Amino acid sequence: MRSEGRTAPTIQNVAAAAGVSIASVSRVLNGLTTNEDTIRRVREAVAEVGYVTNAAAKSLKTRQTGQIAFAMENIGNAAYLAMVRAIQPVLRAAGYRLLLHSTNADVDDEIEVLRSLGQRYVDGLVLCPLRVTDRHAEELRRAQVPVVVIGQLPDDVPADNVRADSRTGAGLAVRHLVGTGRRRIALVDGPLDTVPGRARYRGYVDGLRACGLDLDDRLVEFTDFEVAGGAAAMGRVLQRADVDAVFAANDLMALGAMQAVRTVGREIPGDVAVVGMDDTDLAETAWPPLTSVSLGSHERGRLAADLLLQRLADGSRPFVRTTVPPRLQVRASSSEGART
Amino acid sequence: MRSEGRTAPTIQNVAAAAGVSIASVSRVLNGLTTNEDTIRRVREAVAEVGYVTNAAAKSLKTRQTGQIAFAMENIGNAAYLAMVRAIQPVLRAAGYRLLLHSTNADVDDEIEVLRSLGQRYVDGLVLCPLRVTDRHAEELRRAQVPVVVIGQLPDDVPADNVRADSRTGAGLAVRHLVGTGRRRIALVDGPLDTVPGRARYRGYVDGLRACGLDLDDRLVEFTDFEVAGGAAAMGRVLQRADVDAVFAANDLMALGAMQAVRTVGREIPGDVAVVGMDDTDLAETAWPPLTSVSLGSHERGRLAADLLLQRLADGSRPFVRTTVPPRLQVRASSSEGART
DNA sequence: TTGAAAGCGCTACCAA
DNA sequence: TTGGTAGCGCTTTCAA
Repeated sequence: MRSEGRTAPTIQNVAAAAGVSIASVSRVLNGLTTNEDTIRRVREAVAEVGYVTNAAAKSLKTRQTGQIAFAMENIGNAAYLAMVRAIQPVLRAAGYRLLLHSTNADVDDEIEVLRSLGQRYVDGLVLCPLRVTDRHAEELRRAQVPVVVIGQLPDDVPADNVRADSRTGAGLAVRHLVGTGRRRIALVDGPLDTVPGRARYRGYVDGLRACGLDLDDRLVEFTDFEVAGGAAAMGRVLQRADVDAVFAANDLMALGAMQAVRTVGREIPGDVAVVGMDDTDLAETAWPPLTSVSLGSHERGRLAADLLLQRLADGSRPFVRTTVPPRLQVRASSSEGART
Repeated sequence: MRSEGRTAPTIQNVAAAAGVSIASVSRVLNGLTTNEDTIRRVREAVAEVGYVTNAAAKSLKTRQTGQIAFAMENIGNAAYLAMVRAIQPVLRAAGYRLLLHSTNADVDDEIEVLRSLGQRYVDGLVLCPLRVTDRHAEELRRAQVPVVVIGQLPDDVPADNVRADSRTGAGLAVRHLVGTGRRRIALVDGPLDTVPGRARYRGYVDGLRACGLDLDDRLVEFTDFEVAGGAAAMGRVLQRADVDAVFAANDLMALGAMQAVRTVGREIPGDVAVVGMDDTDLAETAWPPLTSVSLGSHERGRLAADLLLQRLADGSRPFVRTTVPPRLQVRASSSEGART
């Protein structure tokens, strides 16, 4: 803006107004030892000309931006929201500003972010990829700032890594449902070619097997991790099979599944029990409140932020891999007597 | 990262590897007319040394970043999510990357963002302030990049402005409730010292008056625009007064209010009708689906993005102010016969 | 304590 | 078409 004319005041203008050198202005601005009088004059000059530091120039020199980015695939997924809530205060306390970027599950965009955002717009990056391609690995290797990946990462990629164990988590869900008397348990999963989609499918199969149940393909649907997709997928399952429970691979799809169950006039949890995953805010506010497998989103976010700060402080520390265990949060959507 | 040693390759390294001048490298990188052979050699050299542009240096020169920021008060509010979904594709099509920042309703942080983020980290800013203080106005005046404000803005502030009309919207909610037979309508509002909080309170009063109803202070509670706050506030109202409906000033608080209603064993909408505001995804997935006043979040986001792009193209265009009208979206939470 | 000046990596002007 | 080079605004030596 500032249509034509009126260019931004620089440190030169401040120096001129204060009658000191630009070096002195810089020192005052950065809180280095200076004469009281100089400090006062510089401060006045800053206010007078309306000076504000040029971030590009500063970071070109200092190689720091004071910013960290968190890139996720879909900002509408409350699981990421929990991470943001955990990451932000940690980074903020350390003096960093958190910038968010939603890639809309676009791999190219994710790579773009790795390349260019990690290229001096920010001091570090927390990345939540849905799948890790060779290009991800390549960019990760040549990234110029520390990157912490929340998700599965190949062993040879030089980055700190925080993992969930959604396979075990999916197993927990199935066992819980079987344990409360359900036998025909549907699965509404995300795409099989994403890391979480695949892991949850496996966990579902593990769970059935552990309970002595057979896998029935007609009870399984893959869709896109969204509410509408979950509703459509569950609708298809209900049309072709008799079910008494559904495990949805995230809370969004679980909400969709609940809609689908109601659409065919069946009750939750009386006729069909529903279990989601991620244990987001949505689970608590759903009606009936949704049983959900917590994958420790908040905890993973906090860990990621801690790891990033540590690496920012010491770039030579060995790379860390941590896994946060899942935990089942039982609510009314899966307990027989819970209807009010 | 890149622990010790190994500094980022620069344009110099590429030039050396390609056996050309840095000027030629720059030209190839920016797609300016160049010899075929030079182009090839530079491309190879880029790949060889693993070069990636230093964004700080580039934008120091060009005064452009290719980035735009959207700053909101709470990323957990789905109303902002709708805006993001509208803004992102517009900016993306124009070649900009969208960066999000959640200020957590912290005025200082908001000012900080205006000052420094708008100070060469991004080419433009879309800001959603909960309240506009003198400091906001001051920073807006001296901002070095175009800012579009979604929300109420004083007339003398030089920025494009997209507004909702939540006062009228709140009135719509009240009329709808009265029109469907409700008479003791509670209000669960946000803080009275925020622009939306105040506007919605006024609209509520307008609505009651227009329907010939008296304002009863015992039916009104102010809280924080969050689910838990909404639940607590509604709990207080239910304890001291008899109500047959509640208008909550956003969907989050409406969800909380629904919880509170159920906690005291009353039914929705049979005993108590509930109307929210913002018409977010939550309204649709709630049970029963939540009647909500749409404030045109998506539309406002799209308009803001358009205005920003226009100003980026022509800084001298006069400042624009647009208002998006509210619209009532009726769902089961407020219609008598809707229980399934 | 202060000022002069080098230089971060890049673009764009000018001359060849 | 190409290379040399000034300079974007800042920080940080080095001398004074």
